[in-house]
Amino acid sequence: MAEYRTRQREMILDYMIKNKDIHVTADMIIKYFQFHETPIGKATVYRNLDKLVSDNIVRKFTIEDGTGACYQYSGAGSRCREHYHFKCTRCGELYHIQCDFMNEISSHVYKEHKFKIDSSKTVFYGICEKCGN
Amino acid sequence: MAEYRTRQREMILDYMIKNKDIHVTADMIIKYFQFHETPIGKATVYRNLDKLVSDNIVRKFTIEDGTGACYQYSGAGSRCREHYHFKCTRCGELYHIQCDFMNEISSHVYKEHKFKIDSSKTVFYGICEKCGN
DNA sequence: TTGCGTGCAAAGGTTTTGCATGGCA
DNA sequence: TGCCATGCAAAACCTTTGCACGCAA
Repeated sequence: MAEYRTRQREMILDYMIKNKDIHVTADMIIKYFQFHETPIGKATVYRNLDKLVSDNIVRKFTIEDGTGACYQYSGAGSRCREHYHFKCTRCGELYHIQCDFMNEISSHVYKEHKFKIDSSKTVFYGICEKCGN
Repeated sequence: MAEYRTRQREMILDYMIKNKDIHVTADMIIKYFQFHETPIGKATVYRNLDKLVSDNIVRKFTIEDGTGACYQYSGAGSRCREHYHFKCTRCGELYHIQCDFMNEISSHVYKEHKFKIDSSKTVFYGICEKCGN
């Protein structure tokens, strides 16, 4: 099954790359193109996101308050493969944290607990500094 | 606003305690009582779960594949307050892991990154030993 | 008796699916 | 031309809400 290169697919991927630092919802994509460029059908957005997720170019989260899924670019050029994400449950801000200690978590858990963490799917929840903790 | 003690509320709490080691969905509760005891209305299940969550007796997760929310008892008698949860994205099994190293994560992140992790809301995703990693 | 809780059905929101049409190769 | 991709609308989910009735205190 060959794969076609369509305008819509390019537009969505471009959008994901441009917004690689935030968590994007399907609705944001739909709304964006509705008002800024040529509208893209809802189904098309979902189908392309699914494909990008299967191809490991985008990863999918479901945020704690459950109001739909979030997507984020994680392909070439993104620096989000090795670090962890922290989401403030109060203000919703997403933080990207990378440090040696955090990197040790994966190896510790793998060695001692035989569990291979997929850091790209894991999000820590809590309260950030701004929101007073 | 006084709070009444109803049969349904007790049934749901009992169910949560009995199943404190797994992630339970609203639908599981509805189905269970539909077939095993007196059925409980959908809305009642959701309303009581919400209340239990506000009261910090149950916590709510949204699992990675996005098919609805999961709930888990975390009140007295549960040992899930201080440790982390690991969910295998292949078999769906939920693991409860507690060890000193993991406990250091919270204090490290708090000290160095000014983020106060809520470990009861955080779930690590990855592949477990059984599923070959 | 008071007023919170329940249950049903309807509404709301997100995501998926069916099907005819459009467009890449 | 062949076949995948798109777009629309409808369907399928999960969850919330409105409202009348039931039941705990």
